[in-house]
Amino acid sequence: MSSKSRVPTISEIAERAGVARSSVSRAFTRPELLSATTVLRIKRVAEELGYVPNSSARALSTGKTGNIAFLVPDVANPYFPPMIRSAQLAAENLDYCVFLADFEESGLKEEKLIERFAGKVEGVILISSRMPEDRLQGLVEKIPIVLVNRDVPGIPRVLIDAGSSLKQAVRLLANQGHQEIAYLSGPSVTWTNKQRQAAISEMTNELGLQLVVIPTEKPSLESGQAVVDKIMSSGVTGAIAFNDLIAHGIMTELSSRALGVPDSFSIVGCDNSISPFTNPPLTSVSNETTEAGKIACEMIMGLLGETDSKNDQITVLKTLLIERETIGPPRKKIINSPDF
Amino acid sequence: MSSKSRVPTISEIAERAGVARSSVSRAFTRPELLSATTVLRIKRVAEELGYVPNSSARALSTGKTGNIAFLVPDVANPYFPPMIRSAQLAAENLDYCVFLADFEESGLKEEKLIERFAGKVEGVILISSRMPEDRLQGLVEKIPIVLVNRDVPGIPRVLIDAGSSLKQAVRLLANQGHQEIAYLSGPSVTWTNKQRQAAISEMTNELGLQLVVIPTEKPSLESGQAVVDKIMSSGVTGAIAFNDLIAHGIMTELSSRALGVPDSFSIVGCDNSISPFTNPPLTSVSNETTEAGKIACEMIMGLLGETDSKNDQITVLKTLLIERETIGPPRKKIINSPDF
DNA sequence: CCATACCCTGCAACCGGTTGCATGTCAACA
DNA sequence: TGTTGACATGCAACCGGTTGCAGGGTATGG
Repeated sequence: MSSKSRVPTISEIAERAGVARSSVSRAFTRPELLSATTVLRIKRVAEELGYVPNSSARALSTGKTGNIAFLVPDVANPYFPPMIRSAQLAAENLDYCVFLADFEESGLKEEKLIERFAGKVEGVILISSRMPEDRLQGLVEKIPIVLVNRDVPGIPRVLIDAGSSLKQAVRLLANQGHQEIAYLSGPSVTWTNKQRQAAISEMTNELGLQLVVIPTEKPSLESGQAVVDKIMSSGVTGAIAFNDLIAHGIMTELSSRALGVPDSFSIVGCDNSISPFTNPPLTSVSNETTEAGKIACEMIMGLLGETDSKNDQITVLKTLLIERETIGPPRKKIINSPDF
Repeated sequence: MSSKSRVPTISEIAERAGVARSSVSRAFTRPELLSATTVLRIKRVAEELGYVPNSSARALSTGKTGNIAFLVPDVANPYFPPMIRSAQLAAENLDYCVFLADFEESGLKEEKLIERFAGKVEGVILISSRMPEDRLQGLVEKIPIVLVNRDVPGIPRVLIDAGSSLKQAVRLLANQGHQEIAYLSGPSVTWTNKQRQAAISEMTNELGLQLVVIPTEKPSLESGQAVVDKIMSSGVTGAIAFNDLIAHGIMTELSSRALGVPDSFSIVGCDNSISPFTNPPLTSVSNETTEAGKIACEMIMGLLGETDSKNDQITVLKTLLIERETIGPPRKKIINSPDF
């Protein structure tokens, strides 16, 4: 004896209302085809019996599931939740439901997930995709796709361009007198990292600063703490980190070595995820992830209306450098760099 | 001309392989019913044609969608993402897909969302549900439900019990000499808040401390900043906040008034969400949200196997007080309280 | 008063799988 | 050699909607 009360089907509604099944269907999907009184009668009966259309059946005959999928590299990374939230809200307003999946920074897993979702969704939003470009190109033939923070020609995408803000950060450091700075890089395969590094590099060149690129294991707090030794031995007096997590890891480690920020070292984060919480508050790049999620969702919805998703829409979102309290003038070098 | 290549159906596979449609179906769902060679032949053809079973059709005839829904009050609240992540991973291992939705702290919206998901999922996990108890009781008749941080008899649930850790925090404050402390309460309707407040209240009574309960607007940074005046005028020398966000808001505001923590004021957070990032590091209560998500997911899966979901499973997760650097001895009162 | 058109509704096929039952084949056993 | 049963496969109904087409009814115009 199942405790789940069975839901009625159109057949039962039809019988009770004395109409054909098709009329019941139309009462819900195309009421303008029926007389007002019939619609009313059907709806009343449906209400009475607690009718809810079966979405699998509807999906089967129409081919529309009313779902989309949202794939992120790491749900727990504070960069993503606001984006997830806004996309989900936007989808919901259009009566779409959204699947969420975490591909754990792995392109392979990402691909597997897409496959699994294939029949269940009408479109997929990929955040910071790790998949090789050719696979993406192949995929887009099969299902509508929108990319966020990944730049593949021919696939609609929204990019958050932290470049100008990071250049501004470099300038700020230069103005304070820094001559040698470091970039703590993020996941090397990502568009985001490449783009950030390129912008910083361009500006240090322009201003004649020395740039040291120091890779990190992961864009996490721990990885930030782990690279402090390398930073110190590199002789730089300031650094820009791929994200806030790394930046804060560095601050923490520095602090445990009795080195204050910005007195002993200047540091800039990115993403403005935890920077409002740190002490001192971290200078960081604020990006409109919320907006990005919303736009990505709107893009995919646009795609669903068209017959051909292969278009080349591209939206670039600007960022803002939020100056807080982690930039100051350079301290004399903390240890002697080899060449002095 | 749609660019989406049509996927083949069992009929096409059947024809190409020279078997009946049912055999194709069985080759994928119950291969032990067919001869090994037939299975092989069918699978080969399927592979060749790029066959993928249509999940709507399958769901329609079996009644199983292979989906569950995960509803949270606020995706962007750092408390939830780890839980979302672990639940999603657990579901995925069992070949389930998970819908995520944000009910924006509203019981009404929560109910609407459940309705929308009704036909699309086999079960629902509700985090910190705001729905009235009787509605939940009604709902559980229709669809398997698991609650997290909500205690409704008859509905399977996992509870994170911060009580003992908070009591320990009160004791710590008492040991340091605090006589009057505040509790900055969270959303009043939630089980979590009631439970936390009750535990603190019990312990202050036991130790003979004075407890002032100060409500906050929302469990956010801003709300924490906003209540500092009230805290100061209440005359307490320390406080426990509903969550880390509130606690950190207070620290920030205190800091902007040149009042240091813990020198001028002692404070304890809860949830261990951003407490590792703050400076000084916030003493907080760590709870196994990751574990909770996983368990909730396992519970719902258990339910799906049974005919009757109305059982009374309950899992209580312990917490841990993480002592960091925001508790110290009381300072003499910062302003005179009225009764001195 | 008849022809035409429009509006409303029903019929039946279809979407793509799943599954109970029937049938056919072949080997084992008496 | 006839009987029995296990095994492999096919047939056809079914899941619950959607939709093209046809037909009946009524209003409109000539």
